[in-house]
Amino acid sequence: MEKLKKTGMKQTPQRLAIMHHLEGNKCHPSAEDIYKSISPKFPSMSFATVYNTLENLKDHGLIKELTIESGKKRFDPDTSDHHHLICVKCKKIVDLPQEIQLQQKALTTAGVIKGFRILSTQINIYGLCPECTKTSS
Amino acid sequence: MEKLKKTGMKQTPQRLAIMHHLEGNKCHPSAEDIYKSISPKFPSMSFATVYNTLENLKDHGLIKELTIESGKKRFDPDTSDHHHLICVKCKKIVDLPQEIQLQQKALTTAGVIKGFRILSTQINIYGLCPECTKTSS
DNA sequence: ATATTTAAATAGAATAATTACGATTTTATA
DNA sequence: TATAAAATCGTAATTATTCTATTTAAATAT
Repeated sequence: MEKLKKTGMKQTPQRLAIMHHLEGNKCHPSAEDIYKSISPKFPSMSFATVYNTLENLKDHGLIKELTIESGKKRFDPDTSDHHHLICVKCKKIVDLPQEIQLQQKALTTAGVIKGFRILSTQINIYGLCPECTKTSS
Repeated sequence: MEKLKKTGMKQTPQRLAIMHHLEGNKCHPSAEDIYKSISPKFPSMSFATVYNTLENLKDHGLIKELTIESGKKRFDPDTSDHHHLICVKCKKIVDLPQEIQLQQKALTTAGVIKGFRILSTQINIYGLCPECTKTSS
């Protein structure tokens, strides 16, 4: 948990609470989710603090920002190389097994063809989760 | 162009203008981009009409909505199966060659493991475009 | 332990993108 | 040309996020 120290970030109660909430969290919460779940303990905490903290954690590589639904940022404490399944009905987001990847050849091709310096890749697979598949006739 | 008829959507001047603007457009424009480029010809056109139209076109499968930067929707008239390279510096979005795809095996695995019914896949590759690679020391 | 420095937190306003809504107008069709 | 359904307009409301000025607290040096 005290990865904060390594990054040189100050250890504040709000930050610790936010990190603690994220740690091991598989729900890919939004800023609002985080705010709601933490503000009872920190009634004075501002929304701006949540955004600031998330931005800082992201800049220091402790979390990832997901771009899954336009209109809302989501955050993932799992910084390992993995991707996501999104249920278009219930909006649930679950991790994909790590073996789901782009063909390496393809990526290289992209690099060569476009002259792009690739920094990261995000794969979103949209569909219906098992539960929603059942309930949608 | 008159794909509209097939969908049963009414042919209004605003819609035709929006469709015409999108046709063959490789810029992946946002609602605002579209509004700005069309409003000179339709000074009375409302922003709501742009959103309504884009939503309708999407529902009828004539365009795709891209989820690339959180906070802003972008639209793509190319509904074929393809993905995108995004320059994190200048925000340019370019199409990836179609051969960039997920391993089929991987997708099947996802379907089996998670019981998901897969509807669509979006791959975003983030990086620096050739120009921005040069100018960032 | 205390003072100093500096980064972080706060509140609130501002902005941006999108959605909602009721009144009016237009389109397609009979 | 009358009619009904759908689209448009203008505005208000909402949602997510960012900004700014000020206060507060953490880390560090004394």
